[in-house]
Amino acid sequence: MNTQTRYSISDLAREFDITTRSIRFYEDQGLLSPERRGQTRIYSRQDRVRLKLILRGKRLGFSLTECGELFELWDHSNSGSELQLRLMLTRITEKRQALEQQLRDIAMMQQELDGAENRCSEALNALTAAQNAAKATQK
Amino acid sequence: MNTQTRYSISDLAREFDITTRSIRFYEDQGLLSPERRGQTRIYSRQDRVRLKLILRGKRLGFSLTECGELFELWDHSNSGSELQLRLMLTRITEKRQALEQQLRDIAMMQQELDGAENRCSEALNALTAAQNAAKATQK
DNA sequence: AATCAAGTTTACGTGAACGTAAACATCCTT
DNA sequence: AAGGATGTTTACGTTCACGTAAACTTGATT
Repeated sequence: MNTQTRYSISDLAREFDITTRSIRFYEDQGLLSPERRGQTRIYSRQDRVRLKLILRGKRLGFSLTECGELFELWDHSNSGSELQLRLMLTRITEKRQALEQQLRDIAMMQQELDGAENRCSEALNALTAAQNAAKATQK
Repeated sequence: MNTQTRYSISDLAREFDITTRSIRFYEDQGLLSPERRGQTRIYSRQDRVRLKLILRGKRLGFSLTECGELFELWDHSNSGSELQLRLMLTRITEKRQALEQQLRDIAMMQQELDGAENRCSEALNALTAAQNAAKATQK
């Protein structure tokens, strides 16, 4: 079971296949704030989730700053003044629209890949057909 | 109708809301190769499509080098040796898997946004409810 | 006690993707 | 012909996201 509750920096580095340098850098940027036992950083399950979110954001081409904005949305979404909350809702909508644009982009790129794949395997068929023909004549 | 067949560099810059510097930079990186009339660059419809693909790739977090790889897939997908073609098919598969990962990432992030939005509007409801209660007591 | 792995801070280096500025050529208009 | 819009090359500057190296502390192991 996933009963682990605390992680060292190299635990996380290993699990997500990144360097400890990166993890400390994310902390520098204010995206993580693990506990300290003396000098040593100790990461909670929440920290681990944050890290996972950071990496997911990066895979989607978001900058670290944008990831931080998403955390703000997440963290303060049940507090704040009415104006704050309204502002947050519009920002959530913006992010959502960006994601929908990405979905469209992915769909189109998948079509391009389909096209390339088809032409590719057709060319391959043509080649092997030619080879078979050559073999047949050789006999 | 979209009958235009040639574009200046600033035509494209305006249309896609990027600088001419970027367009020339993409050319430096081998992603574009427009005709020349003397010194001046003239972009065809194909060039325009390429540019559109570059920007789409960028929105998906691909580097310019990766965009270039995708163009290779597209351009040479109907020529080359058998080995070349097989290699290309595996690379197409790789790209497709990357896109599928992105789809999963987007789905999860949309869920997070849903959660944030819900908590956000609940907090907002609580606030306005409190305000109404205050008004009522004031009467 | 010694050493060794794992962690730390500090600081400079790096590649990608442009921005910005200078100095110049071309063409069109007035 | 003088100016302005649009284009060009060349080259140095900048931001982001780390990499790399040095010099140090701390805790566990032999």
